[in-house]
Parts: sequence; structure tokens; C-alpha cells
Amino acid sequence: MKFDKSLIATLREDPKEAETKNHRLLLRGGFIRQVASGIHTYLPLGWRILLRISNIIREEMDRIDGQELLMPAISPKELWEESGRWQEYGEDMFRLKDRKDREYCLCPTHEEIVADTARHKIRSYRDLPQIWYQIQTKFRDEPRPRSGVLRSRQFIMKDSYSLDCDQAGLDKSFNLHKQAYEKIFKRCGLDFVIVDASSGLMGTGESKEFMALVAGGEDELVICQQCDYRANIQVAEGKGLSASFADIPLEQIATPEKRTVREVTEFLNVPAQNLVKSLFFTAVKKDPILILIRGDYEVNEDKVARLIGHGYEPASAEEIKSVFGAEPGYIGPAGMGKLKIYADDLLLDAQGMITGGNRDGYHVRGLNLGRDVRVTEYADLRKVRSGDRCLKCGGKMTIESALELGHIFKLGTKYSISLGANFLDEKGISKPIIMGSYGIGLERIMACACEQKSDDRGAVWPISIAPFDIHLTILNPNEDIVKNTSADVIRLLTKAGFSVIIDDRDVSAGIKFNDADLIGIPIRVTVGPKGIKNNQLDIHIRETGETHSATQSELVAKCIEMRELLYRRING
RNA sequence: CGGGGCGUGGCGCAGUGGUUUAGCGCGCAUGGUUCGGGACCAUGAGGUCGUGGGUUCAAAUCCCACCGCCCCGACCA
Repeated sequence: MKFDKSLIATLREDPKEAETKNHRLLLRGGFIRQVASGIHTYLPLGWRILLRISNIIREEMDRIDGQELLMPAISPKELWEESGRWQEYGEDMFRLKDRKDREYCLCPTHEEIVADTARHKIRSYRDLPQIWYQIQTKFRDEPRPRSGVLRSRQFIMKDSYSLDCDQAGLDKSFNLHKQAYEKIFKRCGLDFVIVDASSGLMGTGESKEFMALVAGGEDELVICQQCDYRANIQVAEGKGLSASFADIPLEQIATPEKRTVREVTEFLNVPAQNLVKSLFFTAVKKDPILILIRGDYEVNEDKVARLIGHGYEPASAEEIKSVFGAEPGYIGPAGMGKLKIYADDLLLDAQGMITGGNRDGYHVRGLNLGRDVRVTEYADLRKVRSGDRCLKCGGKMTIESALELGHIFKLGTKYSISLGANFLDEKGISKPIIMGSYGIGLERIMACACEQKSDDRGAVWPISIAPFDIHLTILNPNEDIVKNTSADVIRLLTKAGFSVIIDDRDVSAGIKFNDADLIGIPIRVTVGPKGIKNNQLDIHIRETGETHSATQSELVAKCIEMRELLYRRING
């Protein structure tokens, strides 16, 4: 492909809407173009990357006997009503009507369509297991699209679905996917970890996330420095450090204008673990609840949701005032026996604690949870902190920022039951199909490669997903000798099977080199009058910055060698 | 949805009531000199100043409403 005839528009300056590294690079290099918030055109360079990623995914999915199909991007309301998700999905779902006023959605995911297909096509245990997958556009009206292509409203996902007779079959399909995913991300040249994850509203089964460690990721991971425990902070558990204080009688203490943990600890000169934070949550049509957490920890709302159900939100100041008779910052559990009170298990047997006095400007000292509070249930409700100890090995755990690349989970029968996707087993008994669901965000792989592999000059694409193998830079393209040599070089490289982008624009060398660095093709070959005089062509490796020279007759062999070297660095 | 910021040629920005033709850099077009890490000269094209309303003799500039985009938070199968 010729550079000057292609739809490549590199930008010399950073577009102002881009703040994260991947977003800046993808825009500046002319890989993507934003059309609306969270909606992009994938320009030729970006699309070639996505195609290469798709191919890797296809190869690995086919290897585990996945069958590629394509489901519609649009589907009728009725299917979603059967599963209950027409309601559940709420505003995140794009909805539309046809001319006859029939309602549809733009699919945010495809479990319903899969279950619908299965109920029509799967009859017997003899038809199972199945793995169906597609690479397709998804639509989610995210409340806040961000970071370019990382969280967008229209994006490409490889989603697959396993159908099995029983739990053992599901386990097998799940493990096949886990292995396939490891290969996929490795082949794409990414650094990633596999962590325990929350399955959210999708189901209650086991769930793993494939996470890329990148600065400024949307997720936080808890990683044990000693053993292999890795978990999303949403589900991570750790051994908290216990703290004990002298058991003294309950007494009120004046703490004027001291509301936050920090203010109170500084004012009273006590450590944060001497405090009990009281968090009041309300929900529509449910009893309000009080959560107690030690002062040095934060509440993990995912854990709360799993314990008491979804829908709870922090209460408003007015609600707090009316129930506790005090402003936020001064509320506490003492004397609130009529409320349901859930306490973090680090507070079990806690005594001598300080907490809100349910009176403006006052806290109480000497709180003994067993004596003064009627706790409904103790449970792990805290967010793991850096430095907490691992439950498995006691090692120190740290918290890292990460980006979700893929998510696999065991769905079970949620959709097969609600949509009636059943099969007859060996005994002729009708049973619901056991499903699994597995996703990979294609753009996220592209963006993540930018985050992990680029440098201050531009992108550095892993050879496996680069839009081209070779960037051919032709200097002084109007000189006859250069014209002739470059024509020969193009013929040689193309014949050898390389994909080549040819930059023979009549602009200065610096512009071409800078554009090449920005676009990030792994191998750059330079043809110019100086080199030709010495019978030399330059081969420059984008990743390492090393430059080799080769004669025209050595060129292809040298490029093949470099390409293999780059592949080996990825695949080991 | 809460908080903050921004909308001016393709891109990045300046201009915050009054030199009647709205600037600058980059890019773009034409001609010429250059040519191994973002060259130079000359000429030129390109703008409903986000949209609508209002104030005023006069609005890119002041007021109101709306729209769009970005960031933080909430939310996120």
C-alpha cells in the first residue's frame, strides 16, 4: 500500500480530546477517528490491526472446536423480556422501534439469541457440547464513554457461548476457553494476568478475568507477592490486621466540626483503626441498613451487594438526619437496635472503639460491639488494602491498576431456564442446557498494546498484530537510481510475502521517519541515494531502535530473520 | 446524574463589547530552491466564531436556554 494514496492522516499535535496514551496515539497515528462520544471509525491502519487480532482469535477459537457464526446486532424486545433483561439492562441498552412500532434493541451481548438458537436447534444430549462464537459489534449506551476506544458505546467483541449437558462439561468448556484466551493474549504480545472476578448480575458461577497491567486502568487488582493469588478488588479477600483497645465504659466526647475519619483521628490523636465508620444505605422497597467498617478500611460495595442484594445506595443527608437525629459524620450504631446492622468481620469482638454519637458535634468512646450493638451479621465487607496479608499464604498483597481484556464465566442455567433451552438426557429426561459465556474486547487489545508497548515517539506494534510487516521509507524518490532500486525492493519484499507500506512521498526524510515511528510498524526498510551508492539498505527495528544494513540480495533473508526474531520475543 | 473544563478555517490555539477585510502556527494548493530525522521563499484557497433567543447604535466578546465534546466521581453483562 502506498502511503500517499492511503487514508492515513497523522497529526503533528495531540488532539485535545485525548488524554490517555493509547487514545492520543491512536488518533495521532491515524488509526481511529471519533464520530461521536464513544463511537469511532476504524481507519485503514486501525482496521488492519483489528483484522489481525480477529484472525488470531479465530485460529485459537477454532482450535478448541468453536464454531463461528454471526448473530444479528439487532433483536426483538420479546427475547429480552423472556430473560428479564429488557428491564434489568435499563438505560445501558440502545432501543429502537420499527415502522410498525415493534420494539428492538441493539444487542449489548447475545445470551438471549444464543439461548433462542439453542432451544430451536438442540434436542438431545447427543447434540452437546457446543461452542459457538462470533466477532461482532456490540452496543451499550455507557453512561460515560472514556479513553477513546477503551470504553465506548459501539465496540467489537468476540463472544462465545458454550452449551453443555452437565457441570463437568461446563468445567471443560470453561477450561478450554481459559487456555485459548491465554494463547490469544500472548500471541497478541500483551502482558496480562488472570484473576478471580465478580460475575455481577450475569450469574453466580465461577468467573475469571484476563487483565492487562496498565497505569490508569479502570480496574484494581489485588496481587499476592508470594503466591499465585490474584483477584479483582471487587471480590478480593485478605487477612486484615487486627487491632485491640482497652474495654472502657461508653462515654460521649465533644468533637466539634470533626466529621471525617481523618479529622477525628487528628483531633483525638488516635489511630484510624480505633474508629468505626457507620455507613447508612437505603434502597427502594427494602429496609435500610447500616454498615460498620473499621476506620482504616473502605467498604467494598460489591461485597455488600452480594450479601444483601443489589439496589442499595448511600442515604441522603436528610434521610440520615431523620433516622439518626444527627448529621452525616456523627452517626453511629449505638442505640440503633431497630436497624439491620452488618459489620465487617474485623470488628468482631472489637472494644474501646470510637464512633459517631448520633448527636451533632459528638462522638462516643469505648464502644464494645458485643455489648453495645446488636449486629445482624458479621461478614467480610471491606476493600482489601495494599499491605493486607494473603488468605492462602500470608504473603503481602499489593494493588495494581489494570484493564479488562477478557472475561470468562460459567453462566449455568439462568438463560436456558428462562428461555426454555432444554435437551433430553440419556434417560429421556428434559434438562436445561448448562451455559458458559466468554468475551474479548478487540479494541481493548489494540489500545492495550499502545499502552504497554509504545514509547515517546509513537506506537510500537507487536509483529503479530501490526498493520504491516514492513514500512518502506524511500528517500529522494524522484532520483532515477532510487526509483529503480525501490521498485526492485518492493518486488522482492512482496514476493517474499511481506505486507509493505510504501512511503515515497516527496517530503523531507525527517517527516517520513517521524511518521514511521508514530505509526509503529515493526520493521522499517530505508532506500535512499546514500545507501544505494554503498550498495546498502537500512533495516531498522522499531521496538529496539537497532539498525542493520543489508545489500539488496541479502534484504529478504535479513527481513525474514528479523520477523522471526520479533515473533520469538512474543511467543517464546 | 453530580462536579470541573472546553466549543473560533482540516488540526492546535489567540482574540472576552467598537482600528468597519476575525488573527497566529501547522496543514492544504500552485511555482521555485532544497532533500538520510518534522527545510526555505513567493503566491493562494479556506471561517454561518456550536445552535437558538435576548441586551445594545454595535456581540466571537455581555445575558438566558439548549446542543456537543473531554476529565473526575456515580454507574458499568
